[in-house]
Amino acid sequence: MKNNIKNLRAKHDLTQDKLAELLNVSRQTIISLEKERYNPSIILAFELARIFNCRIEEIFIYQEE
Amino acid sequence: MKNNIKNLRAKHDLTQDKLAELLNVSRQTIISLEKERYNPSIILAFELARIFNCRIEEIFIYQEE
DNA sequence: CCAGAAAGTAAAGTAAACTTAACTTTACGT
DNA sequence: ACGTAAAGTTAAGTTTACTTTACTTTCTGG
Repeated sequence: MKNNIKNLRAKHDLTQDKLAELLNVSRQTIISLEKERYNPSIILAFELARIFNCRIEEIFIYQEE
Repeated sequence: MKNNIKNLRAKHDLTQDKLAELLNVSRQTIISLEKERYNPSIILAFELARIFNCRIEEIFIYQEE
């Protein structure tokens, strides 16, 4: 699962810290998501879509393996 | 998080067992999702959208609390 | 160059998603 | 009424998302 959180975050002029705060998650979570160390829960995905004002599919690129 | 997996599954004429098989998850997972006992991973959400041939937002209704 | 902010790493712990298994209940055709 | 398929329950175990803390590295402005 690829994502472009880092780009979107930059576009919205947010630090990892600020984004974490908006999402009510830890900064660690943002770092790990950006580094694609794990996949978000669907709730986090929805929240990200809300904050970035776009669709989940625009943030996360699902490639079936 | 609400979802209409049960309806969509019926529409596609699938048993819980068959859907579980298509998704490579256990039947328990389908039951629990339909009963909204927990939320799916984003991967499962994508897979469901693929199988039901619709958008994630058409399956899962996110209500921020 | 250096201070501070932002980004990253590592590790140990908690919470929630998902599995496995064994059993019960409901719906439905014969 | 009975058999069987589908749906549901419970519980214990594994995996993975997410937290917390403490520390290091990179980036940027003065």
